[in-house]
Amino acid sequence: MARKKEYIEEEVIEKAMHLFWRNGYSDTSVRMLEKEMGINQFSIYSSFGSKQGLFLECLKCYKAKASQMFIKLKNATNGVEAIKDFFYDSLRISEELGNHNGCFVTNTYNEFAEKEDEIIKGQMLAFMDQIKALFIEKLKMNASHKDEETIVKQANYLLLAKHGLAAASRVNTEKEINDFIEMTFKGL
Amino acid sequence: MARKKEYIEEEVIEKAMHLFWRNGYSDTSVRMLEKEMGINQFSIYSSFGSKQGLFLECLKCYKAKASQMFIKLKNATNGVEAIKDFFYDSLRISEELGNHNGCFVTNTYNEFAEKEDEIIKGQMLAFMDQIKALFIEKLKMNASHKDEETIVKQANYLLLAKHGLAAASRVNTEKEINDFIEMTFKGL
DNA sequence: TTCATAACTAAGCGGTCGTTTAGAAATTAA
DNA sequence: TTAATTTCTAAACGACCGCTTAGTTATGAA
Repeated sequence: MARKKEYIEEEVIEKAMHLFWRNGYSDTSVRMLEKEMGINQFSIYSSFGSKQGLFLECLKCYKAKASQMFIKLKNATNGVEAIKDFFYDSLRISEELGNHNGCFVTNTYNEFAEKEDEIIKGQMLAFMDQIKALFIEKLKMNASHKDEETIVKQANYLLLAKHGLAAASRVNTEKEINDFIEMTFKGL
Repeated sequence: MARKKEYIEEEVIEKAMHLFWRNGYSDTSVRMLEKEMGINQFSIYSSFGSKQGLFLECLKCYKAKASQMFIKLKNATNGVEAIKDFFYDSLRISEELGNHNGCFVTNTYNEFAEKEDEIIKGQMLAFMDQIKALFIEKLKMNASHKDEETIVKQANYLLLAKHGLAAASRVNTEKEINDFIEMTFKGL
């Protein structure tokens, strides 16, 4: 009854994600996206509504890519060690996606911190809360002697350390990154 | 022989710095700067040459504001404890400047990580190297038993932790921030 | 084969970007 | 007071921004 789309949405979203990941939101124009995605501006707007709408789909895509990592952490039974593995996994996912610009979520979190886009900021906070909750869950495993306050403290510490790790992965050497992770978990 | 400037450069640079600090480089337009600084676009360009030129002056200004912090760390004799004080001082300087958007240098570092502006990127790396060298100097003080490699490891760890701290100071509570610093220095 | 439907191309919308220019206003040595 | 010099205001430059529209092309049920 009507013409077919000449592109697969999942595919072009992934291409857009890489461009956003590399340049950030503000410094990625719809013209750049058009070229990278290989489709016309009209198609972008008819499929995703707006630049922000496309970006939200990219965040969803990233979340899906990262979900295996989350599931692995969720199912792990070895507490703190599982969180450390999660740190290493988060580095690996960037490499696998052929991207060397840190963590997409952390970058987005930083870029939007002072902007007025409450939708994207909400997504970021939800993402962070999710990770923090998982950290708390794992920390409780090998910590029968620790009180709740200590555990929350440690979870926060790990969350912020992961922020430092995300920044590090953009510039530092593999050795420096690994050393940082080892140092982070030494005291736990 | 000629007309006088109706503004003091140091004053308008400080105003510009606050705006850049709040919004980042890309999301701060020359029109916004014009309003914030209280001078015309022509004056901005005749005093600073370009938006980038003005931004570099803002970085200089920030550096000057932070120099007291650096001098204090440089002159301290209590090693690791001095670095911890430096962490707390770095939070205080943001508060004193009435700014609640983390560390200007860290934000700039993040924003320019994947851009092609080698001048500003160079400034950032120099800044980071300077801090790292100071950390190494202080770590050596109470560490006659530590080898060089361990010290460099610890300095890197602290540099990246400071990155996490900068992100934290944009969102987290004062208690969470203090807890993070204490956790960071626990293992040293 | 017809024809309603949806996706395509490409031009263009008003607005903002960083930067420049033309000309009026102020300064001060001569 | 004149005249050279510099800063001021305000308008405008071409380029790009996110987004829309007009018109063509492909699809497939009737």
